[in-house]
Amino acid sequence: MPTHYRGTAGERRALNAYIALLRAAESVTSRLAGPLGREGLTTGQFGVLEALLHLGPMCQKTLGRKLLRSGGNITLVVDHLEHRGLVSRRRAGADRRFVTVELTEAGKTVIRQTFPSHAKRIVGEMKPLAPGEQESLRRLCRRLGRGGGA
Amino acid sequence: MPTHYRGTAGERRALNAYIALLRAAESVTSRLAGPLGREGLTTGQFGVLEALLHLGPMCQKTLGRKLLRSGGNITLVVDHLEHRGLVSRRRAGADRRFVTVELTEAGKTVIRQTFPSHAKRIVGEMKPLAPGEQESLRRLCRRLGRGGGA
DNA sequence: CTCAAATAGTTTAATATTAAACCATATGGC
DNA sequence: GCCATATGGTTTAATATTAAACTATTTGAG
Repeated sequence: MPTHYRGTAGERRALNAYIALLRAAESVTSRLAGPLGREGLTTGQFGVLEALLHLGPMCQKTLGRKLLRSGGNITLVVDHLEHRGLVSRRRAGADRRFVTVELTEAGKTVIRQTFPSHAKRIVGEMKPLAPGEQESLRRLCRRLGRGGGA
Repeated sequence: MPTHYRGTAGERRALNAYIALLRAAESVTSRLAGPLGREGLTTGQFGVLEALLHLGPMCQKTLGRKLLRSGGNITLVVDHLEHRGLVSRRRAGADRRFVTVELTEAGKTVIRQTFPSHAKRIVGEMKPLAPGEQESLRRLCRRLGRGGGA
């Protein structure tokens, strides 16, 4: 659904690129969320578990930064995961402000079971693009993610 | 934040492209949401108003399809907009199931005031990419948005 | 040493987001 | 004409998402 805005060519180009970016991200994520939900995880919960699996235990602040989520949201998502016994929290260092989050054994089991099939689905979602195109997409998106805003 | 998953090269490529896509979409949207919020609109509300401005009145089902949102969510967002007097709803056709949503005069005023500055911000966010690159991004994303899932 | 400023996390309030259940309306095979 | 099925919208329940306010802890200038 491209924009119907009648601005300059440059404006329309930027708007159309932005809209296409959003729609791609939203529709792919939406398609991936269904199977994930049937395994009992929301997209956000999966993101937390995956970060902890691959990057190791970390404080909530770091989690929020890596996942681009607010502090309040991390607290809530980690609350739920903790309730399910998938992660644990503790104030592990000398600085008592920091709460370190790490996977429990149950959490490791769940994410190790879930991740491979999720990865396969992502591969499938990227199939419309050839390898070089996937690379191009990645490079273009990384430049946007850094923050434009002239 | 690329994946630390040790799968095949193809898997890592797909995962990294997907992650970059998500991060770009989320970070740009997040940066745009701030100024929009200060004008009193959420991203979702803006989407509805903009669609109605450029595409004309339409039923909620159509709104949901164009904006990639669920029926329940459209009901809620439109509820709030209606409460603020920015849109109106009526069962306009012979089929009494359909609710047509359209901008009120107040709604037109708001979106006409808000849209140009928002468009400018989007242009700014796309600045890291040259015109041709914006085109490439749009083409790549459109192919993903259609639904892969091999 | 004191205390203003900074920082991590939590709470609060408002809105968003979905799937599923529910209700009203329309459709079309029998 | 009857009724099972389909469809648009609403409601329900659960979770997500944010900014701002709040609490506790840390830092570093004076």
